[in-house]
Amino acid sequence: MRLVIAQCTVDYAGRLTAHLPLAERLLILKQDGSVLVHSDGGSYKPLNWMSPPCRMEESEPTPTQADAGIERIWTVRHTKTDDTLEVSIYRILHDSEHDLGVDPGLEKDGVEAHLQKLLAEHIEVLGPGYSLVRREYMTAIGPVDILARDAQNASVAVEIKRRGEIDGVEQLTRYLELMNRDPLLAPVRGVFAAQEIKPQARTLAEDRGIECLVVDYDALRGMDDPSTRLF
Amino acid sequence: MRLVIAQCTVDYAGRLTAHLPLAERLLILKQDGSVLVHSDGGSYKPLNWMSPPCRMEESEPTPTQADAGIERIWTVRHTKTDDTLEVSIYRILHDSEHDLGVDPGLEKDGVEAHLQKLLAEHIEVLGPGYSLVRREYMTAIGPVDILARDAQNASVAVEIKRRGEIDGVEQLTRYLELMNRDPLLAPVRGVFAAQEIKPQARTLAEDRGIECLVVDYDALRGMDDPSTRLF
DNA sequence: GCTTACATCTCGAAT
DNA sequence: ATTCGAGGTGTAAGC
Repeated sequence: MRLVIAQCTVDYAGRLTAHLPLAERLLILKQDGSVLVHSDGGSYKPLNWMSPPCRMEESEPTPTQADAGIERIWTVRHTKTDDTLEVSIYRILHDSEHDLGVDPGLEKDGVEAHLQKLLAEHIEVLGPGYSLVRREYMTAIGPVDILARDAQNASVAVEIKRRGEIDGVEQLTRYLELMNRDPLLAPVRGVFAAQEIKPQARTLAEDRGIECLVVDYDALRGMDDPSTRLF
Repeated sequence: MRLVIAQCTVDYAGRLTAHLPLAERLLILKQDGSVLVHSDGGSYKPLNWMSPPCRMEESEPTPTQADAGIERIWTVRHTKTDDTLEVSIYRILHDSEHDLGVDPGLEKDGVEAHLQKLLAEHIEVLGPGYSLVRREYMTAIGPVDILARDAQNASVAVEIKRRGEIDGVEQLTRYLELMNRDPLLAPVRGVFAAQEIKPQARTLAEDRGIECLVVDYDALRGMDDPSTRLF
């Protein structure tokens, strides 16, 4: 990894064209050829970048460019598409090389899959007398997160999101429409479950007769079998 | 901006929990308090990070941590949520500070807004005899990208995407449903326009009687008034 | 300030 | 390889 702090302009041409005016920025050149252009603010997204697979070529400026104060040109070309990133360097303020080795990678926990598993294990939070039919119930247009039956033995399709937004309601609506054509299942009610449900999504869901359920991840986790807990 | 190359482990706790095992990584500390943890590969997304607004505190390790080889601890806390990023530093290989100043920001061209403008200016690509009613035609649930009339003076609602996917078809469907209740507009046909239309989106659109139109950004740009062109 | 929709989205899993 | 859904999405525009 090479770290360069430089006064530069940047031009990108590919899926769109973009330009960065002259300023001091951090340029990161990774082992795989990728380049990141960062400013001293914003979030984790670089101002501009080139994703691998790509290759960087360093070249001397033309006389015209040199007259404009450009010291050198970096041309980064994507290997498969013809995306190009051109960095015109006016002044280098820092330049260092570091050998980091391969990273062992990130270990995650707590995303939608876990929420689905927890809700399936504690299907009673949907209401008294509910029973689980199965998780990832397959339909022609994709798997429904959870299929259950209520106390009256009627089918209930549950769509689970971390954040409940409008597209989740649309998804559940498509499933319900399809499942309600199946005489073995119909009538199927819908439950839209999420840790947080946006007002627009709630309105759309209730307008379509879909029940909204806000689930508490920590509370569900607390209902785990005591034998699996630490204390 | 502070750049640190260090042997470290990282733990994040917030909307999910995540852990990075011991390895050498680049740590970027920006002026606004945000922290980025990068490996020497992958794309522009850091392995782990903390977005602003947040604050970093450097502290000494506990005796137990010191025995494990930890030199110091960085605790980064989000100001609004209780998200926490903890970096345990075992060895610092590089540490430098740089004053970059505020970045003037990125100038873009070629995104959806531009595509919409171009299509509105060349509404004839929809078919002979088409005329533009207006861009961003407002409805109760949001603006339709383009409202036009065909050769028979019937209303046509156009939804434009750079990449046409299923949620774009859903969006247009909601607009059409609403607009077709308006006797001044009905009947309204739908056109789903994009530089690229995914097969699933095309299937869904055509199933709902929505016409799919693949638009060529460069060709539209080439149809510009000759006076604005270079040659 | 909050909500909505776009993004050079990125990333991973399933097909 | 392609497609599809999720994201600690980020980000800018609209209200």
